[in-house]
Amino acid sequence: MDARPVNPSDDREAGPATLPTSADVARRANVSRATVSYVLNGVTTQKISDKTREAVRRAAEELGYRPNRAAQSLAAGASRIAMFVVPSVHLGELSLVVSSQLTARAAERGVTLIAHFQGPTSRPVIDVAQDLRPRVVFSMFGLDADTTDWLQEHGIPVVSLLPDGDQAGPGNDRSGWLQVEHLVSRGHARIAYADTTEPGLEAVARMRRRGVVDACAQHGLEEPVYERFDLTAHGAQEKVRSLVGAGITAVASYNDEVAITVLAGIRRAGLRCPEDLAVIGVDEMAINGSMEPPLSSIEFDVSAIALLYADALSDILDGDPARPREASTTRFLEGGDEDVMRVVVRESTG
Amino acid sequence: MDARPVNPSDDREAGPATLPTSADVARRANVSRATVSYVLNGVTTQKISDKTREAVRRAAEELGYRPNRAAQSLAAGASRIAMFVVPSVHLGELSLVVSSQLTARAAERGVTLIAHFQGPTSRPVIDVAQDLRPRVVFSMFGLDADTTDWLQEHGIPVVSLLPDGDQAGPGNDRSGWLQVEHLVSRGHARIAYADTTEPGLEAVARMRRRGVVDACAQHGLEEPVYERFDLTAHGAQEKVRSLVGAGITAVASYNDEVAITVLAGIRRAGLRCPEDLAVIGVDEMAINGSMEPPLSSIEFDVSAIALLYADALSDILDGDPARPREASTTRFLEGGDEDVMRVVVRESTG
DNA sequence: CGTACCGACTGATGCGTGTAAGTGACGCGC
DNA sequence: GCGCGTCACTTACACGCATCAGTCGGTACG
Repeated sequence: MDARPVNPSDDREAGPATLPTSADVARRANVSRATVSYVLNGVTTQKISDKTREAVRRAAEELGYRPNRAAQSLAAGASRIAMFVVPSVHLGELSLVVSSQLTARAAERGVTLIAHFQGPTSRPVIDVAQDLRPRVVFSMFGLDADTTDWLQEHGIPVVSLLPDGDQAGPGNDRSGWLQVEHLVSRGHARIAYADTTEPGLEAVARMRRRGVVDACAQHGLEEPVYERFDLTAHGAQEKVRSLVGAGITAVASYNDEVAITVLAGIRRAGLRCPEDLAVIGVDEMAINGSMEPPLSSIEFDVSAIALLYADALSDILDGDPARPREASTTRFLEGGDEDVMRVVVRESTG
Repeated sequence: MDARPVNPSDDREAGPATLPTSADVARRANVSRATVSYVLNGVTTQKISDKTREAVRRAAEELGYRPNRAAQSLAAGASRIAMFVVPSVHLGELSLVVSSQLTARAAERGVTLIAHFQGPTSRPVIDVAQDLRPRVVFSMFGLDADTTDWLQEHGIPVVSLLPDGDQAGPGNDRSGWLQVEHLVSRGHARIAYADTTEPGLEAVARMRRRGVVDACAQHGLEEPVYERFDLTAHGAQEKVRSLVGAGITAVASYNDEVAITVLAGIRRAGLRCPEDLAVIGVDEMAINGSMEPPLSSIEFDVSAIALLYADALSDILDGDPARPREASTTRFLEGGDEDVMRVVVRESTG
């Protein structure tokens, strides 16, 4: 019996339960600790008889053994933690569902996914990464350059759904494209882009706007008029009036919140939607159907997006550890762009 | 020089940077590793001269040394991780801001706060806790009984903002009380409660409803009529008509989303708000001012709530480690109930 | 002058795990 | 009968840190 310090208090008032270690499992199965480790990690370079294998598994099961991740990390020189950086943005349930599903998928691979909220009052990602030494960092949009550089230097791969607004490429947010395509299909030719005024969203906003601008160019329309709406609806009706006065017939909005603000502006200006001005948002909030008029939007297929992340995780875990350089570049999730988001049509776009 | 395996590739293509250890710091400062540890952890039981102290700090600084948390956890027998369980609920920015601020505050105390999203597709809290062995678990609402028990058994304290709906007590969500008090002050006497149909919110919903029911009883009103609205607004106008037909003059809603659905029902029933039916929500979403009519709500003071959590964290970290039993009970954050939320009055309640 | 004490450190050990290297038993060919 | 190769394990070490138990030089005390 080893001399682990034991709570001297009597049994009725048992202290915090001491968790079993692999040594406990080994004792119970009458094997060495190494054997336990080999069996439980499914090491193939080591022959273990089926009896022993079974005995170890049973002992572990009976004891409710869970490896101490800290010790594993220390021994392996790499943690089994993945980090999901959640933007300080209202993204509907997107972050939540993606994170939940990815957490489950990661757990199957023995990786614990933890979420970290980004925001002005929060902790820098680098700081957290230095503590946790995650195996991989997931983000929705690109991380800033300093963070990316640091992670790359330390061989930590980054997986982003989308690059930030400054980077071109096929991975760009297609929401703007879909908005414009839908509006064009409804006969609109003079389109405005309604941006948010909220700080911290610059990268996303730039990217979505870019999609709208590019799509307009593609369809031979003139560059969309740019306007910003703050969510208090302050001045919204004047802005709407001036857009309509300028001949604009449809507005593509940064997101549903902005679109709702535009709707309020239209009503208060005494105008009609969609007759005088059509509006479409992004995010497909649950309440869109309750708007006046009901709001068209772009919906994300959150499960599909979660799967993209999960596949990237598998790639990285299975990846050749001998080429960490290659793996440590940011990778963006493309593939099936069309499938990842779709237009939800309601009265606000006729 | 020790024989740590070194990347044999040449310098131009440096592999992942090897992070400095306390041994590196010790060498650089010409002291032992023990001294480094004492200095950097501010151990008071050990006398260290100011010169040495300074030398160690400088060496650590110059090397950019960060302790390996895994090793720390292993050696200390306790992790420096705290876990924040985020409900799978739209809570506005509440979770986000609280988590961000608490993360920062925890970091000051050397604790890394990680967020974990709860949800049907997610990983059980117990599972994650077994991996991370957090020092403390924060949640918004009470965790389920199994989880609470497991955490308690393992000496992990739980801090909740609010107990779940089944528990009475002063910590209960005051949002319902504030809604009713406001409606009563506007002359309403026949009140209905509009609940959500979304699964997973039962505990919160029960609690908020309870507040409304209790407040009505307190004010001598009859028990509020109970109705559920799903966010598709399906059947909302019929439900609204029947409420008005039954003499109801005001609706307290589970949250703003439900309230917005009720507003849509009122408009589509050809009725007026607030003349025929007043409505108030909870959460104070940014777009409330853009509703038709603008929606009254209950606003949370997120910073104040974040502070409550932070204080609880300090208590626990400073707490007497000799009485872990005591600390491992769930604690609820009360205190300054009035300050934590307030009514935002708009046209929907006159 | 012996020893008790104190300041300022250092050495050694253990935390729980992964894994390279070693060990004994057994079978096989010659 | 002996070397040799498997098989099925076990032993031993390393990971980076905290921390207890020394160590050593200097001073105070009797």
